Amino acid sequence: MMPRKPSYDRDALIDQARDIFWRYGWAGTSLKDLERELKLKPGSFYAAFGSKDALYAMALERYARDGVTNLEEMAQLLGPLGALKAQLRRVIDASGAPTKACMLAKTYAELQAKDHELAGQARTHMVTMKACFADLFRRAQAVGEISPDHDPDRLAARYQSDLLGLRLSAERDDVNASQIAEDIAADLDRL
Amino acid sequence: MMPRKPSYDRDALIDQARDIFWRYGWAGTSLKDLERELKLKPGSFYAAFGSKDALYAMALERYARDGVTNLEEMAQLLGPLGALKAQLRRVIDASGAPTKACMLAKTYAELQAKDHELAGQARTHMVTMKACFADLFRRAQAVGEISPDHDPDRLAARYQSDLLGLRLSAERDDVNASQIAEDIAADLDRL
DNA sequence: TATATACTTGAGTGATCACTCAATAAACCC
DNA sequence: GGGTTTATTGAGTGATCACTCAAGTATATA
Repeated sequence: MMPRKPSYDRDALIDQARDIFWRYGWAGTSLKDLERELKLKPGSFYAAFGSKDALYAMALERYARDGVTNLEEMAQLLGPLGALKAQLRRVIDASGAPTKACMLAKTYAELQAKDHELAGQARTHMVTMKACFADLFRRAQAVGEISPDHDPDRLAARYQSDLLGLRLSAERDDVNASQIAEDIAADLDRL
Repeated sequence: MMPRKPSYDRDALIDQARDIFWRYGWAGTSLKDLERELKLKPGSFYAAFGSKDALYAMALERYARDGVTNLEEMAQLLGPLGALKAQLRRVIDASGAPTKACMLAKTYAELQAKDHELAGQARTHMVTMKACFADLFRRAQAVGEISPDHDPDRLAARYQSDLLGLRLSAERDDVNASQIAEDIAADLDRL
C-alpha cells in the first residue's frame, strides 16, 4: 500500500546541479551532462525535477538564498561594514566554488536577450541582494561606521556593480583581483 | 576567365553578425538565425566565413578594434581623463548598441569554463583594452590631470572592473546606471 | 558570343538537443 | 508472502544543431 523511497538525495543533487549550471551556464549544460554527473537516467531525472529549466530555477533559488544567509552571518560576526568588506575577499578567494563569477549575473547575461523566464528570476534575486546590501549600508550608518550623508540605496547599487565587476575580473588570470578588492574596500572605508 | 563577384557586402555582414552575437551570445545564436538575418544560404555562409566560430572571431576582433579606436578618438578630443570619464557615459547611453554589456565579457563568461578558443581571444582583447586604459591613466598623470602617486596599471585594472560591472548593471532596469557612472567618475576626479 | 570561374541554392548529413514512456525492479503495508 | 505503489531503466521521440555538396546560375574575360 505504501511506496518506495528514492535512492538519491534530492537535496544534494540540486546542490550538485547548481555547481554545474553555475560553471557551464544554461546552454553549456546538456541533459546528458546532468544525467552523467548526477547519475540519473532520463526517466528518474524528469520524475525528480520536471525539466532542465525547473532544476535550474531550484539551483538559482538555492544560490541566492545561500548568498543572503552567508551575508547575514558575516554581518553578525563582523558588523555591517565588516560584512561588506569581507564579502569582497570571500568571493575572490572561494577556492571551492565552481567559478568566481556570480551565477545570477551569468544567468542574466546569457538569457536576458531571449526574455527567458530564468533571466527574470535571476534579476529578481539580484534585486533582493541589492536590498541586502542597502540594509547593511543603512545599519553601518546607524552604528556610525560610515557617514550618514550618503543614500544607502545608491551605495548599494554601486557596491553591487563593483562586486559583479570584481567577480568577473577574478576569473581572469591577467588581473590582480586582490588589488581591486583592496581598492574597493578602501573606498568603503573612505565613506 | 575571371570570376563573379559576391552580391553581398562582406564587411557589413560581419558588422551585422557582431551585433547578433553580441546580443544573443555564442550558444544563443544558431546558424539558422545568422542565415535568416544575413540573408545567406548555408553554402554561401560557409564559402564566405568558413564556420560559425570563424565569423564570431571576426566579430570579436572588430568589436575590440572599434573599442580601441573610439577610446583614442575621445582622448584626442577630451584628453586622457576626459576620455575615461566619457567612456562611462558612452557605454550606458549607447542606444543603438545591441546591449549595454561588453561583448568581450559576455563571451568570456559564456565560454571560459569550456576552454573554448573564443574565450581566449576575448581574454586577449580585454588585456589590450586594459593596456589602453593604463596608457590613458599614464597620460593623465603626465599632463597633471591626476596625481602621480598611483600605479597606472592598478588604476586601469580597477577601472576596467568597474566598467564591466557598470555595463552589466546598465542592462537591468532596476538600477540607476547613470548614478553609478557618476559615482565612478567622481572617484576618478578624486585621484 | 563562348568559356571559364566562382557565387547561389537548398536538400540533406550525422550528431546532439530536451524529453517520453512502457517495461522492470524494488520497497512498503497488510 | 501477496498486492500495491512507486522508483529505475534505457531505447526511442521529433526537433534542431553545425555543416556539406552537387547542381544551377550569373558574371567576368577573351
